Amino acid sequence: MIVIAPDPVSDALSDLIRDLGEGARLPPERELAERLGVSRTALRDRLRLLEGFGVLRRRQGSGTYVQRLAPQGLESALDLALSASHLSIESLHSVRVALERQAAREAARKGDPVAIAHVGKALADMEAAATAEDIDRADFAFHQALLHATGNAALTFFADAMTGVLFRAVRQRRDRLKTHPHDKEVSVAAHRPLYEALLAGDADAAGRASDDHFQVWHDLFTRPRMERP
Amino acid sequence: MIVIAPDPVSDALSDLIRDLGEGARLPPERELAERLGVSRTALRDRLRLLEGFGVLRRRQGSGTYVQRLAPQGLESALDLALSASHLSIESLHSVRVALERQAAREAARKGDPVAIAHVGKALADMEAAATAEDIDRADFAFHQALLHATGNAALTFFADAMTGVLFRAVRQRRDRLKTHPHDKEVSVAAHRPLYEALLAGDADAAGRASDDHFQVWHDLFTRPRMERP
DNA sequence: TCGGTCAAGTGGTACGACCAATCGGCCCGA
DNA sequence: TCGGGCCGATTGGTCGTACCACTTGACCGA
Repeated sequence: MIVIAPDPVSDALSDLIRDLGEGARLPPERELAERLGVSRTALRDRLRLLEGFGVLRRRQGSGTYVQRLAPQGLESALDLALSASHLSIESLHSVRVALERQAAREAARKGDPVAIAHVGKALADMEAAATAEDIDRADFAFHQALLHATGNAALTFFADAMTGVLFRAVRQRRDRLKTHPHDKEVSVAAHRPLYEALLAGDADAAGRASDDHFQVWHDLFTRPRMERP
Repeated sequence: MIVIAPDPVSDALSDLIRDLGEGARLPPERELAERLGVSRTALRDRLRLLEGFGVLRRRQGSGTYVQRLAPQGLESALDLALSASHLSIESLHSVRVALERQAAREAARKGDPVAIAHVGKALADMEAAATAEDIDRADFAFHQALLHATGNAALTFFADAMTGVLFRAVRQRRDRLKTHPHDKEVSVAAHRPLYEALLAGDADAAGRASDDHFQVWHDLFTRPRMERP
């Protein structure tokens, strides 16, 4: 079971984390370092990695705890890669489209009424929005609710990591272009078919609605110089 | 531009990496630590994070270099999360299905003849395979080639990170069940339509072929107790 | 010209000390 | 008896120094 690094200390830590399970507290660094026969410096080095990945959480004065995989680390890495031009917004967006379609399909198939109601709530908020910022917020909540309606941890993890990055990047690009494709009517019309497909439990329709919904953004990427009349 | 951590040192490092660009070498740790007004210990702590994410590469005796975002770190984290039961194979597989479909669509739309030829080469290798291991290898190569045929860095990054994890997990489960759904004819038949769709440049057909292709795996997950006659 | 050798430079580890946040128990007062 | 505040032990965070392991390139000699 080789994990994290081809390194005895990392391997031992991985096993320990597996055995302890979520929420558990690790032994103090000083003790653990001695047990693994390594200095505290080297141990902390490995712990830092695991913390970065979102597997561990360290709290000064309290201890080190095992937590669910958190997307913050990945989000930061993507953010950096994006601004260093290793990744393009377009390619990230493409991944998001793929994940959202899958989420729409799974949410429709699962058909959890409570979770779908949260999606509906976000849509209602969008209709009632007064400012562009309100629309953005409701948009964000809509997709968040959709993801959680799948009950799929991996899907949620990846999508969460990308959502923040893309929202920032898109807003930035939108501002630069001084364009505002976010009319309320357009947004609501883009999201409603997806919600209705969820209600109907129609996975295929949900997938199509998700793809259609992204056409709005697509224009923003492929025709960045487009201006409004 | 807040990146990696709400921390002055990390922020400074992020800016530095952005400015230097891919392939560049960072100043020595001792010098950089002094410049940032922090101890080498604290600096190394941040560097370790960035290395884990695959943004940096450190080589003892040589230096620290900026590299393209590498998926190894994410792969390790997923591996750990999987074996710690935070993520299920099923949910990871679902993400992979979504990404592969998107990759198939983009590869078909792009229609790069050279890259598609590599896909065909993998298919030919699969037909010529003599052992189950050969089939696995060709299978792996097929999907690798498909991903690179998209020219989409983000898609490749995510898919790469998951492919290794899933291959290991699936092989493990397959061994445990003592089942071998990987008959050569079945594998080839599953992959050929996708290749043909790429040749035809038909994105929709490629997407459908990708989805169909995963039906084989689907049985492995949903009916794990299935036995062969 | 080729080859090895060696020294400087760089990341990796170790140790010891101290700082900062947390947590829990003890003590005091109401 | 109960409540609250104080204080000290615990634990993660940082620092400085020394040394080790590896790489690189220049130098020297055959």
